[in-house]
Amino acid sequence: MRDFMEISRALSDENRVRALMALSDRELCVCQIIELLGLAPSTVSKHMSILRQARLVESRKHGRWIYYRLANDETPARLQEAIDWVCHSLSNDPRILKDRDILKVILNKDPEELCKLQNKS
Amino acid sequence: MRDFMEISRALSDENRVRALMALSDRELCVCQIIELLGLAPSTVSKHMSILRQARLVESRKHGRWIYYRLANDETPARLQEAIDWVCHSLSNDPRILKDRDILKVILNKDPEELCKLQNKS
DNA sequence: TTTATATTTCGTTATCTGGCGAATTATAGG
DNA sequence: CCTATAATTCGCCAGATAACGAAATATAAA
Repeated sequence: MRDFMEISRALSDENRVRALMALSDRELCVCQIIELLGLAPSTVSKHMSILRQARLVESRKHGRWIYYRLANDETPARLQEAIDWVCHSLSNDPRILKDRDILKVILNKDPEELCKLQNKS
Repeated sequence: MRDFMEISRALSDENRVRALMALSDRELCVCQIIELLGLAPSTVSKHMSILRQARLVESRKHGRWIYYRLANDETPARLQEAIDWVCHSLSNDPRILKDRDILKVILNKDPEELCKLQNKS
């Protein structure tokens, strides 16, 4: 029950769901997720840690950057079922489609420049 | 997105999930759900209205009693997928199994007696 | 070693949520 | 009608949560 509630609570926030959907195609650096959601770095960090705690996403460190990706195929069936439900429900959602467009722009930018701008403000 | 968030928020509370799972085999009167969860009638009523708003459950009125049941088979595929995820994840959960036992006892009681007791306290 | 910087952790604040009891609504039965 | 009662709605309070900025951490580069 605890595991289940951790997942459902993680999915009960729109910004976390948007972050999760953004990861469905590729891994993303934290600064790219920050840019997408338009939230403070500390806020996004908290959101990602909640998603990681629920095991919906995994992270890897590369230098100063941390990349997040969807939980891989070795995850329990229940978890995969949850991820599938989210993806099936929202793959054609207007907000998610818009996020995809925004992501295209973000992915064309230099990650280092993104981070610097975020640090300033 | 709004529909999805309504569902995921509805599933983010343990008592609502327990109520939902209790309905997986049969419809239940509100007073029986109150008895199972051990919460105030007003609290349970609110929980059930949140589940109904998310279309996870439906209700029918019979005299003074209101019966809740799981959303039927005509529901959208996404909704059914959510319900399946919940059921698959929790069908063997200790808390849910215990609820099943408690339900057996509750179902043997006279619903009218249940309600009267709940009104007194 | 010192500085720059990407991310997280911490502390605070405003808002949301779950809980209850009281009041309200709607129906059954006298 | 009038009363009893099953359920909901309302108003309130305590605790949870999401947001931020500042401080801390960790790594790269100078």
